[in-house]
Amino acid sequence: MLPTRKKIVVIADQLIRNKGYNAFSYADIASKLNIKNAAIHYHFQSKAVLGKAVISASREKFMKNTTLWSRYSSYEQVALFIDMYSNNSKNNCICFMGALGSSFNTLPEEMQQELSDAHDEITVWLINTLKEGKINLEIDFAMTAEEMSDLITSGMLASLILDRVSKNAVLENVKKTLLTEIEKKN
Amino acid sequence: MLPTRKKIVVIADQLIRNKGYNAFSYADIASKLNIKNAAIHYHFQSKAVLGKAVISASREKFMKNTTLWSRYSSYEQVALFIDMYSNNSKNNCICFMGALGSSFNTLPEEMQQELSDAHDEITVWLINTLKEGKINLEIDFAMTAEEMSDLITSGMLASLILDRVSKNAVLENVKKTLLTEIEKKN
DNA sequence: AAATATACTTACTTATTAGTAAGTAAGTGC
DNA sequence: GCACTTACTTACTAATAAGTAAGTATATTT
Repeated sequence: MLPTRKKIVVIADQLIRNKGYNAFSYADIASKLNIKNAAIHYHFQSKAVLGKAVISASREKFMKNTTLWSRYSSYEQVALFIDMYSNNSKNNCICFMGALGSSFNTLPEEMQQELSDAHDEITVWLINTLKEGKINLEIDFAMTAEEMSDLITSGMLASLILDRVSKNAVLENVKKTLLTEIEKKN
Repeated sequence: MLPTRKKIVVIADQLIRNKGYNAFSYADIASKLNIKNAAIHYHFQSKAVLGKAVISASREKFMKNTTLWSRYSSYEQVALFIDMYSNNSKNNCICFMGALGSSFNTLPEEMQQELSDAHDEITVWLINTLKEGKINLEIDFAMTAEEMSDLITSGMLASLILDRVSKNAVLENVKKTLLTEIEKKN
């Protein structure tokens, strides 16, 4: 049983990734938790503060994950990273970067900054993991690690979106392709 | 000088791709055109009808483009397709598929259908162009045409989004990588 | 037992939203 | 010159948004 404050963040996160930041309201959260609108304002002064907390929670979860993954091979770490995206689609959600990034221009400044920081964090980790994998001969790819990182994050972000639009298995196709791209070819 | 009806579609299109469907209002359009709110309702019964018209206009533009491109080589056609995405970033816009797909669950049903149809249209064209290119030996890639198509559309959709979030040149990286992926290797 | 903090509810405000009904002014057809 | 259409405006409604001020019940501290 989570404290209300954390429950609010969890539900806001699901709403953002399901409907988008500009399509959910305090009323959506309140009704799901059987509390009143104003109770959310007790925990979060404004929607911007709540939005920032949602991004922060995602960052913390990502950092915990990467720590847990560190005992695996570089290839497996990247595969787990890709699986993290796939898991979103089970809850009919896209990733927070796609949900918030697509509305970037409408976000309050504090959320924009937190989102950019989150992107940096993810990118730094992925580039380092790819570089390490290449050095350890666990991974191979025919481009720079920066380019491979952008290809992976872009591919996964968008295929979650397109999987809702299309009847085709875009997510599966992209996932398979990206894993093949980093596989060792002998 | 466009008729008002077309001006409304053009401005709605820019607003959708800049702010998202749920973040723009009739007031935004009205103020830019120096007309009243209700004048938009004269041309479009509802926001859903306007939204659908915006997608239809994009579909028509795409079909016109592909017709114009047909005299070029397959490789050049795909390169022009990729450039079409890049051009969006000049107006601080993302592509309509990214802007609307990320809010897919909140869209009225008629818009969802039109968006899915648009995705089919784009995908069919791109798969065929890739297949033709492979047969004509103008293009080469190490996966199925369906997979390459999904990789290209996903990569371009997301890198437009991430270019706003990140200080890195995600769009340039992905664009370069994708073009390299379809280049003939000898 | 009194004071204080925590976690809310009740009741409200102000702003904005899509949408509508009725009216108008300028043209077009006959 | 009269009917009708086109392209609006004026003035409005009902719903929903985020946010606030004041009050309340329960637990904790002193």
